[in-house]
Amino acid sequence: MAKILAIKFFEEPTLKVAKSLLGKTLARKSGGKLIRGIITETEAYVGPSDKASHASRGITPRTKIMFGDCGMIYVYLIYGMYYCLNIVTGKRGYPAAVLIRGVLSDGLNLNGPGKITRHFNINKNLNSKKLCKNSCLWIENSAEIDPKEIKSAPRIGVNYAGIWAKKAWRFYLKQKAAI
DNA sequence: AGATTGATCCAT
DNA sequence: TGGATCAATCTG
Repeated sequence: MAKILAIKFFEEPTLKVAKSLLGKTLARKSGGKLIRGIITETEAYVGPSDKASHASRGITPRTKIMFGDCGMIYVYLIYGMYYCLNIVTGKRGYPAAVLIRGVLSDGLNLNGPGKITRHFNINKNLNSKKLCKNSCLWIENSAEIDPKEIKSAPRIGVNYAGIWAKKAWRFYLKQKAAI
């Protein structure tokens, strides 16, 4: 029986959470169906001065969720077309989140945030909800990942962020992620 | 390589 | 109130 990750899991430092999430099972109940997938790629957005993070501009109606409690779901629309799924990490008042960027589900390699949210039926209704069964979106513990399987790379699409663009805060599984 | 799309933020 | 910006994806 798979075990649901405790909220405590997301209290850890964001970079650690981003790595730990690899190999875990993302579960979604939607329309009476249960969808599951293995997380293969994540990105970390850490702290108030991370220029690549929405939170670098301070608290706004959109970003305040990142300043809130860990284990919250942060969903936002990007380029007017695609939703991105993030999990808030760290302590209340410290803006940080992990972007879920790659998932293996139903034999599909969902290598992009927009593909994941489409396949999992994730939309803004889930924004600011807690990661748990009640919200119909949660993460289960599954096989431990050998740290040697984890690769890191610069984050995607943040060239504008200066020195922050160079941080290797994207993590993915060597075998499974095929980008 | 280009088009698409709309919420959000900041400067007026 | 308006314009610039954006953590993406698809098509050809």
